[in-house]
Amino acid sequence: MSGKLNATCFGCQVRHSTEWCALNDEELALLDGIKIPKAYEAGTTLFHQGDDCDGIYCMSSGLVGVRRLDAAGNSTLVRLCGPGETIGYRSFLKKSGHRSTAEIMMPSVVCFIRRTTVRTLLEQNPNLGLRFLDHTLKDAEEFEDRHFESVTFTVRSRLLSLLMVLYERFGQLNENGEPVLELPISRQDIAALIGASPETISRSIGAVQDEGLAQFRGRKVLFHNLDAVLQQLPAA
Amino acid sequence: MSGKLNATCFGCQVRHSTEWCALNDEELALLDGIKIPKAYEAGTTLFHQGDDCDGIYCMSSGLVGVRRLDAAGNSTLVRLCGPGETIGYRSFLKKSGHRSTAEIMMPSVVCFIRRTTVRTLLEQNPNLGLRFLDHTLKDAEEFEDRHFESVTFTVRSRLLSLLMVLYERFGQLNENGEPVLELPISRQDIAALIGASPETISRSIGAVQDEGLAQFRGRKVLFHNLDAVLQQLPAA
DNA sequence: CGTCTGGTTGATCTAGATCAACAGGAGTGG
DNA sequence: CCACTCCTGTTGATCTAGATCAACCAGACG
Repeated sequence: MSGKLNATCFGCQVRHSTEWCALNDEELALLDGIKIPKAYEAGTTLFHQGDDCDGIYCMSSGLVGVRRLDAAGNSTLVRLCGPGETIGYRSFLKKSGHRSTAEIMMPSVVCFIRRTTVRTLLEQNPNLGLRFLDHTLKDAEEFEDRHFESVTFTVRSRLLSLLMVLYERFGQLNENGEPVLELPISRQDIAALIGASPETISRSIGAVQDEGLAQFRGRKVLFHNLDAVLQQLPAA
Repeated sequence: MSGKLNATCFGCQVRHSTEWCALNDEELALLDGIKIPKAYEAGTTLFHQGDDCDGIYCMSSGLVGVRRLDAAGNSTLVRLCGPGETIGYRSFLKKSGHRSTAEIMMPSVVCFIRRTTVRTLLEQNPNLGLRFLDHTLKDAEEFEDRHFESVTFTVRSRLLSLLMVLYERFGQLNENGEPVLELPISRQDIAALIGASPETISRSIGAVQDEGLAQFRGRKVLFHNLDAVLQQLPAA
């Protein structure tokens, strides 16, 4: 229930990184009047795998995790979405049900935009469609790359790579000017995201720590040598 | 240099499964006059990874393999494209260079459509854009699924799965009415496609054979029990 | 207090990679 | 015709990353 809830799209900090930057003022006003912003607590969900897609979600702040159920029924985290990202747009475009579950990972403000609204905007402004196309292309590439990586790279590499991605989004400098990262997700989720067992992640973290690259205490990570980590990353 | 080379888009057998089915007769006539059909020998390439994207390719017949170079410089087969499939459209849409190399795997007839032509058609007919969007969405999903599979499934499962995909496209019934498949690619390529070493593939094939599911002689595969194979496939 | 959940650690197991030798064509050249 | 190399595939022996199983620990929470 933060003040952000009352903010308009015009004032939205993250708008310029979203699809909606294709809209003109008039269209933005329409969107602004009709969008449904809402604050969510951690642990709640936006939608479930299999649900009909009634519209799309646009993240203003916070973090949501996208999970998918495998055949055996265990859900695994497949991706994270932060501020400025649009969620559920592929199901919307495909006019199909959601292929995954979107779960709030930390307190978040998310705007919901009804299916009909999006459709209207799409008809009015072809540029918006192009933005969505761009986004889809990026997604396809990302999955293509990740597929490639998961066969080629070792767990350790993927772990370091994930840490860097998270650092970009959540990293800070502490009072001593050292780079620190407060992990937003559990080790189990890290394991799922990387495609490894929790035990292996635990050991892998231990190894990274032993090498002096970083220090892990609970969910706090202190990097002793960020450059060294970056150098160890595969070309990608 | 088959007769197909002179055929028009109107007579194209595979048109209905391509993006171009969105075109009306007038647009199709334009495309027909300006497209550049060509017959390729096996071993030649349509374009190389890193090349600028001058247009897109539409397969009329044959088979092309899409290969990608990893950091170490070895190229691995990442997908196969058959009749009716459009190649290189994502690089075109992204206005970026090609991310992979397209190599002719068997004698093929492929039509080339210049960038400018596609752009003109896209401007004339928004439905065409939607088709491309659809295709991209499908691609994204496919990669998403494959990523999922490659972590979850065993090499054997993936091999059987690939065999079934190939059977759908190249399978036939022999004189005894038994299902047979002439493999269009080498074992090494099978290995790359599945993400395993050639040796493992060889052994895996041996195992499948020992179980009596199929018989391999060179590139010929004789299925003794197609249903049994299908039953062993993971849910996907 | 007990109970639960998330995490760590140790012991063991296994799918698959890697290394190495070898066998069957398919040319190619004498 | 044989000898040579080159290429693809098979097979065997060995190695290893990571999974699995199991015990255990530390907070959180009733």
